Amino acid sequence: MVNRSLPTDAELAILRVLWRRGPSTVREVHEDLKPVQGTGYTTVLKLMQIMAQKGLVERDEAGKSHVYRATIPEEQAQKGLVHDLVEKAFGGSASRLVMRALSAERASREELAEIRALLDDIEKKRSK
Amino acid sequence: MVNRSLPTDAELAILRVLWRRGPSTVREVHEDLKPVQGTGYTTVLKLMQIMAQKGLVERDEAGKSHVYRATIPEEQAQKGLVHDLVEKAFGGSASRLVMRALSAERASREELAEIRALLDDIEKKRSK
DNA sequence: TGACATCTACGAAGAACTTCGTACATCATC
DNA sequence: GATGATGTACGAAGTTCTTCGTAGATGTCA
Repeated sequence: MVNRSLPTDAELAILRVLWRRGPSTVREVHEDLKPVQGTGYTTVLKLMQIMAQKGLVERDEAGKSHVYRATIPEEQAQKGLVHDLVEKAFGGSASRLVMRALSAERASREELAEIRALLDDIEKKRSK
Repeated sequence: MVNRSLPTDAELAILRVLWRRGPSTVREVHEDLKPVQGTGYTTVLKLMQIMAQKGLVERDEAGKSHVYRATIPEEQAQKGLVHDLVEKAFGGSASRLVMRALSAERASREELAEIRALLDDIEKKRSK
């Protein structure tokens, strides 16, 4: 069964650190987040404990400092968040979200080319 | 100044009704939402009152039943929501969101063609 | 060993969101 | 003008999310 519940904002910020750094201690996550979030150490600790309960992260309790790792890959979480937004704000149409994103946010020439390549890929697969 | 605060989920559901129907009474919105949301009449009323306070909707109090209309266009709200998600989950890269959406959600051949046309458009404007 | 640093556990508070019950106003109509 | 239908106003409760303070365990090292 797929994890249906989406991470909250604060949880997502922590997950992003874990995805980038790999398995990390609370201190490491806090050090990473502090400059931007300005949030306290025990706040991060508490959040990560809750995330462990929810199954968003797993922890290794071997050492003195527990080491946490994300249980879902970044890709899967992004998929869930995108799907949620598509349903809530775009009436289920992913293409409308894509068009809104493309016309509202800046993308470099290289990124546009990458998107084109992906479109090619999708259509090629579909025509097989 | 742009309205920086994003609508909540319940607010967004109401806004979607107003965008689709145009200016509407609480009863009309409730009738529209009831089959799906199953929420009570006074709940919708309260939400719409709060939304009026926040400036998400405006109301005409002329008749017995007040008539509400969305103050921001659908496009602008979608833009804000997409931007928010891009920042929170895609490190600010809209193209990554686009690619994730394209590879995770189904799009018809026509939709893909539409997206291609939009890409053409963007690149044409940029090369001018 | 004692003092200090570092860590986890946990309760609790505050904010935002959602929900609904109740009270009261207004209007039609019999 | 009494009654029932329909409306708004508003307080309050339940939930979730976020935050932090405090307590207590454990490790370090002079």
